[in-house]
Amino acid sequence: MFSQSEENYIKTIYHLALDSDKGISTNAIAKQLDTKASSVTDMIKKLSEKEVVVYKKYQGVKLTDFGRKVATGIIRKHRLWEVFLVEKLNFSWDEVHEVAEQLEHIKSPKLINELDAFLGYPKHDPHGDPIPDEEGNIHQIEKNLLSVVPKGTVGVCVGVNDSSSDFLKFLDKQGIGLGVEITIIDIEPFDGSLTIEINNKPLSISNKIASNLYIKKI
Amino acid sequence: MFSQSEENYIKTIYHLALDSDKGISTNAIAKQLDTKASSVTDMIKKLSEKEVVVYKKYQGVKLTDFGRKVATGIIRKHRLWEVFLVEKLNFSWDEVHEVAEQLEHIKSPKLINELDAFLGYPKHDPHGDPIPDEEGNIHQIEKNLLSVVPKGTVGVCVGVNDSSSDFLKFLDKQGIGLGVEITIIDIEPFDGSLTIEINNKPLSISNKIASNLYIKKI
DNA sequence: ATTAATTTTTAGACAAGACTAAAAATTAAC
DNA sequence: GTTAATTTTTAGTCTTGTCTAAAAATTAAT
Repeated sequence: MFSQSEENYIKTIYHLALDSDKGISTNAIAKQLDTKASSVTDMIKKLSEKEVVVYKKYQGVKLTDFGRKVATGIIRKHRLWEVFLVEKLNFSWDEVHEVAEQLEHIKSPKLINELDAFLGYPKHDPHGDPIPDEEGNIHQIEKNLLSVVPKGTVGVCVGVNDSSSDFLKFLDKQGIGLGVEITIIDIEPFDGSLTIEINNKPLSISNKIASNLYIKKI
Repeated sequence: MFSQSEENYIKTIYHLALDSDKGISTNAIAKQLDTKASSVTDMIKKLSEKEVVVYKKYQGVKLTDFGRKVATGIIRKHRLWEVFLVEKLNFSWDEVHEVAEQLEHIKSPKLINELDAFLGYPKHDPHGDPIPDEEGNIHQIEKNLLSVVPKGTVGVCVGVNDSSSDFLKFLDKQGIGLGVEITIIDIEPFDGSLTIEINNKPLSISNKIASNLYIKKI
């Protein structure tokens, strides 16, 4: 069994490892968890002894297969709870994260599997992120950042890269949400900003916005 | 804000105070929480500083109004989660306690109030215990232990005094559950055991069983 | 290829919450 | 009303997880 603190480290290492197959640096973990590098070193040593990570001094850290399994278990719980909060308890997608951060640490296999069934075995959380199955398998759908597809592309919004409340509220305000159809009308070479069409209305968005929105081409 | 440990102490003191208006002894708390008296003394000092309890050395401890409010808040959460587990996630009434012990510490007013609404504002948990409202008010219904009512009494089961898994499984086996009608056929003077009628069938139960079952007379 | 900057680790400290063992206070017993 | 038994508190230690400050290792710069 892992403490909440250990679980938070494991989850963070997992997320950081998604975009790099090098070892994850102490500083990167510290920054993400808003803690000090020395604390990270301490925890890494413990996780290493528990065979959750492989650790060589000054070389960063990598999850073991076991560690990855633990991480996907936590993420599965987090995302299922997010679905529950949105679908059943009227939370909006910018409100779920904090609460799910707490709920993800509840220990009960029966609870989470029953919750999964109760929710109808959802495949994605409210931000479009895939929900791992019991074995830790994750079915990634094909998706592209709005900022990398060419002019004329038509797609549906299937996810966000940034789940911050500010960004999600902005999307709400503009009528952008999962499942909404988006057409790229024009791309401005000067600053990379886009003109897109949503709900038959044109909308101008910055490159930063576009690089945090995933679409699936149709 | 209170830590999980603090919350467990507060809840325990509240429960112990229900059957005695004297101060709650250090030892009683230690026994209930399966910890050592010295640990209790330490925690009591802290809770005293936080004005959750009133504490005088060697005189036991009492909750303040504020402390009672905190306690009912925790109990409200515990019982609402129990309802959720039984009604929505197919838990049986002997399986809910452990998980609810974890869930009761989740901090989110919105979560608990939405859960309340989602469950249809239940008044009682799966063991028949009343669910405090947001202000901490508890509506106690009139109920009597099966062991104290006279021969010939007819009532419906409305609660249990012991929520242990063993006891609840026994009740399941005998077809006894909340809402079931019970008639007292006979009381044996020798050992206080009872013959009762349930679902039109006679059943003999010990005094110990009877003193853990609440009925409401009809 | 040394020096400088950065990153990482060590060493030592601290707070929370628990424990053991012993001292102090209270209650019970005769 | 002393003595004995019990309860409660104190004093000191331990673990977990954190921190600061300083040392060590690595990486970058000229």
